Amino acid sequence: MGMGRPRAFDADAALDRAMDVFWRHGYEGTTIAQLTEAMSINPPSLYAAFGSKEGLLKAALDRYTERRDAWMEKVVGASTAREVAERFLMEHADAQTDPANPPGCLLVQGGLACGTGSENVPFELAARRTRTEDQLRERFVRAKGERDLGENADPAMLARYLSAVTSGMCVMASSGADRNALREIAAVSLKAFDEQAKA
Amino acid sequence: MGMGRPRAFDADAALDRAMDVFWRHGYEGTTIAQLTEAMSINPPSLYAAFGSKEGLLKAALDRYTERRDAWMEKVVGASTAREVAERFLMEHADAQTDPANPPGCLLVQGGLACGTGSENVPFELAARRTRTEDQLRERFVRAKGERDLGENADPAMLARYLSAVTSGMCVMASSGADRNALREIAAVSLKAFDEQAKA
DNA sequence: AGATATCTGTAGTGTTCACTACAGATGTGG
DNA sequence: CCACATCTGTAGTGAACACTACAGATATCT
Repeated sequence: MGMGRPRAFDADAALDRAMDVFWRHGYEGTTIAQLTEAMSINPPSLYAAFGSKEGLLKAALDRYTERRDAWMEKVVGASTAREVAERFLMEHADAQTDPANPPGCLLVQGGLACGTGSENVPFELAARRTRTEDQLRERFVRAKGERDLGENADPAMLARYLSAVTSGMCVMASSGADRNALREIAAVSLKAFDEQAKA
Repeated sequence: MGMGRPRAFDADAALDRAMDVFWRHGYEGTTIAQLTEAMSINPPSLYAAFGSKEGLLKAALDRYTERRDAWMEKVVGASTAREVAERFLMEHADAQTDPANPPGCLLVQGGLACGTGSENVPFELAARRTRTEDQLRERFVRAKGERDLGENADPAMLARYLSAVTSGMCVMASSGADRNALREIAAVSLKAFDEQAKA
């Protein structure tokens, strides 16, 4: 028995195109027509490969998360908690204003509030944002064990603070804030981190 | 000549209902059917009074902005820049987790990215967020003139930082962060503000 | 080469969307 | 009480939506 006609498009390249559309217009603002055009495929190919619009989003998020994990490994690989925070904040400022991507972050632009029937989308995005916060917290727990953070420093709070600031930077970036503006925010936040870290 | 049949519903009360729906589901996630049901009116009444879905959003935002302005007057009415920052951060933490409202802030939940044809919506929301930032900046400019802020303190940067943090808090609130979590973020941010303020 | 399994492109499907035509209701001004 | 202006409720409108039936194309496996 045969194995069928092979797929004529590169699924990963297509996912990158889809990611860009979701990022730019949000989940609900994106139409299948826009996706199929950006991916250069027809609807049946999209549905055969990804199941549904939401399935496509999840596949795109998986790809996004893969890259983000690789990036986070580099970030938490820094030798001190301070340097982790610095890299996290500064590289976020740069990534969110990288002209190669839409402004902001897919995990925020994708949609904080959705309509009936898509309630799962904001939840899915939130879960992936939480993942980043968890990775930071774990790194700070380790730092505390290494006496790299003060006795009274709270790893969970530090991680949550950094997560909040970068989410806020997303909002600013989506309304046109430039790289320098975000870097200034990052710099101020880093000082706050230092204060808390030595507590 | 007569003046016509009077409107049978209270427009302001209806706007409050509409505001809640937009806040909970975002602009694109909200349907006219949901709005008319929440407002307890039929589509023709909605369109006669507000012109379009986008017109209704703007009317709801005007009402939202009115309240926000009153609140901001109270905030910038504090006697010191530090107290302005403290009120701004702490009351944001409380407002965004007030069970009387949907979580977060309408100006963020409403939609950061929208589909083709609704590009104006994120723009409108961003303009109203910027307004808050402007009000803070003006207050800090005054504070600097009063030597309430250090020689090297940058009012625009301080306002932008506070604005970014509260936007980040919105994102956290929308994914279920509780009041204490937001207050902790606010407290850390306030220390950063203090550092910058005395510069 | 033939049978089979899967993909691709065309051309739709039913549903839901924002929005409205129309007729009857209800007020005001004369 | 009558003419008129505006609102209200019913019942739709065309357009856009996510999604798919189907037929032909193209690969693999025997």
